[in-house]
Amino acid sequence: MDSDDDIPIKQRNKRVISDDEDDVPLSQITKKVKTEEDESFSPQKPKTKTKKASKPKKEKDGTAEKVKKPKKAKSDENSNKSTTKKDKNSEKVKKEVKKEAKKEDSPTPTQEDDEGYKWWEQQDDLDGEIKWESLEHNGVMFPPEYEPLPSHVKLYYDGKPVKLSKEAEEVAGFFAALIETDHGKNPVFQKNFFNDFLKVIEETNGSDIRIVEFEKCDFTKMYAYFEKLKEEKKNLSKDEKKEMKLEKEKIEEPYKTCLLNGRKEKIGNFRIEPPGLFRGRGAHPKTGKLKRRVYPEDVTLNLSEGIPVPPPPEGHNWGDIKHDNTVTWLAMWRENIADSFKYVRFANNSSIKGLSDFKKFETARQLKNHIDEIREDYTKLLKSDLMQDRQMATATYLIDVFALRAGGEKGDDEADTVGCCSLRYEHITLTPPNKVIFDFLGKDSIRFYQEVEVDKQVFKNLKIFKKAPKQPGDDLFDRINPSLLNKKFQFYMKGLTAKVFRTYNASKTMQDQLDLIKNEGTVAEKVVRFNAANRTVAILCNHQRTVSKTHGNSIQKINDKLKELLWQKIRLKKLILEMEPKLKKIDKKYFEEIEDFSKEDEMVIHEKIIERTIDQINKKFARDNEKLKLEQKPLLTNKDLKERLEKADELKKEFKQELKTGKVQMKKTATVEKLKQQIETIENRYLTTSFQLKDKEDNSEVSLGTSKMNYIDPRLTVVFAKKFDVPIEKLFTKTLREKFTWAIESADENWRF
DNA sequence: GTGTTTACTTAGTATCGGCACT
DNA sequence: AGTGCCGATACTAAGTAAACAC
Repeated sequence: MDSDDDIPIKQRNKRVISDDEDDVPLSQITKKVKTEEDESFSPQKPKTKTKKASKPKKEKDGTAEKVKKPKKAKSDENSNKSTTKKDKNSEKVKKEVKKEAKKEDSPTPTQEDDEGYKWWEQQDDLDGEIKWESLEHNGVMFPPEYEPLPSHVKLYYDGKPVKLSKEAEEVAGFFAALIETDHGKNPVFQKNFFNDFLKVIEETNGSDIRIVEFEKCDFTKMYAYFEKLKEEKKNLSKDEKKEMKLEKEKIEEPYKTCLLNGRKEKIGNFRIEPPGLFRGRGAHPKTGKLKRRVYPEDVTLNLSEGIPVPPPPEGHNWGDIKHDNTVTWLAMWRENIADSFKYVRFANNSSIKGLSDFKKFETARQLKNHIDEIREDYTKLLKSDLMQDRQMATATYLIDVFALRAGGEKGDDEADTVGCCSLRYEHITLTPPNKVIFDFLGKDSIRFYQEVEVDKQVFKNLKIFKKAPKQPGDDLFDRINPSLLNKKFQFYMKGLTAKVFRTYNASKTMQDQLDLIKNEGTVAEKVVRFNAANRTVAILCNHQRTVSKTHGNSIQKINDKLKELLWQKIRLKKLILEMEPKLKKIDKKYFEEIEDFSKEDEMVIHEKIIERTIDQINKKFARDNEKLKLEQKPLLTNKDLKERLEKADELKKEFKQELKTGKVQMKKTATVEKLKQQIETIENRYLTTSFQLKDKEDNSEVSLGTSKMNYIDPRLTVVFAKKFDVPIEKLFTKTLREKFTWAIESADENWRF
């Protein structure tokens, strides 16, 4: 009960005192734990280390699986490619088989079919250190130089126009463009901007008036000018826009691709980030600071040795040239806000990114072979009498069960956000017997709020981690950090880190959800169900989005539409009763709902319809006149308009009558049969619409994209598409299809995560 | 261990562009 | 043909994690 060799921490709460009883066999555990000492948290058999560099494809679900022969590419994407491509496909299949036995050197890729290169069919795993054999590119694209504003557009200070140096003017412009946004209105943003603005003024001797107070700065003229520019741009003719686009493409062309191992591959962010004001997320202390312009001198290029270095922009030099083939970036520079690095990298559909993505999912997939043991272990260790082990076990539980991120430490100059290891006292609320409320800001300052029930022992532990003298501001997990956690994880499985749990649990959840879906209904219905499964995962990972400004509106609109459908239906039913009053008795139920619709509601709808009708007539009138004018024919007169509007008046009368009598005017051609038919159509539309509504509301603050892109093994989606006959285009956008081509072409419908 | 440096993934949002509506 | 909306894409911030320095 006293091994004080345990890490000392400021307080003496290191020993876990079971705050209460039933906790029993601490002593017992103690013994066990003792024997294993520091291995206490690792599996008995360190199976890991063994498998390693041994090249032979031993891991069956890894390499072996991925080589699965290419399915005859189904997506239209591929089908519209020339036949030559197909031939190559089948060729590759053959090659494959041979290779399976033992790799044979790949005959250097035939150039022009770069696009068709299928790394996932190759054996020569670019495993490990070396990321490329050869790398050629044309450098990076810089943002255009700053163009001073026309002389009549100025910043005003204390009511007077200010003459600014072009550097200072640029910075003022950055802010001016944002004055109507949340950033522009954020005091921290304003303050940081203003400080940097003053600095630039000082450095460039940039103002003819002494600028002291932010409040006296008037950016509205600049803002208005930018708005005007936007407007003008929008109003350009189609051809002009096209022209500009073409021009832009031409300039970008050389920077969009590179040669990787002799094959053409796309580059992702080939553009150097332009200067601007740093837009930090959440309460970021540095938000609004000036992000300075990057010059070639700041940029390091990375490419093969012995090839020509792309020429730097006129009058400049590259900062440095590297030939490091253990990294995947093509260019790099240092940014001035957090003094961190920025990289130019390959695009998502590149072989390098694809391979790494594939590996990520394979690692996550392997976790299924270890998860039981891991869970057993941490369940036991929740009761360890070593504080550190308890914390390890508890953290692992949270990461596994609630998909928390690792939670590395953060500085004062960053937004105050947390993950598992950095959770603090105030982030959880405990309510016996085992309820926990998590409430904290996670990555991107997205709120994580969950009321959950946890394992009894976890509850106890959290209580202990909060015990006095701990108080708000103190770390819950004061004996551990992500690095420690990850080191432990390595014992179970090579490559296992905290984030792998998120990937694993996300994909596992998706598979389980998909397994529940029955193969029935229309394609649209299946897609909706797929999205529902997707949503489960997104919720697990806490992927949120801010509800769009127009969301409330569009919900309202759909609701109105629903109401109107309902009204139409009831109206038709009334009509039926007009024709066959005795039906009311015979099919009571069918006509019951007629009573449900209140007069008030009816009136509202009547008004809306009339309004809409008038509106339509007016618009049509205007359009017709427009046309006549063009054709130089006599215009329609107000009298014509009045005539047309009579229709609306008639409608008005009709509705009024209806409202009064509760009866609907009969149409001559109607028959009960026809009406019933119409009612059914309306009912169907009602159903679909309300389905859409629900989907929309469910999705309003959940972001499905992030999990689809990063967490759900794409092969699950491919399997679903194949098994359920849903075109993959309905599930993956074009870019996702490109990113996940490896999955689309390698997973057959029996594939399991 | 702790702290720093580097490199890579994950994340929400601003903006673009195409399509369904008038 | 114009417009408004919405999904897709571009952008870059914000994480994780490994390697290295002390």
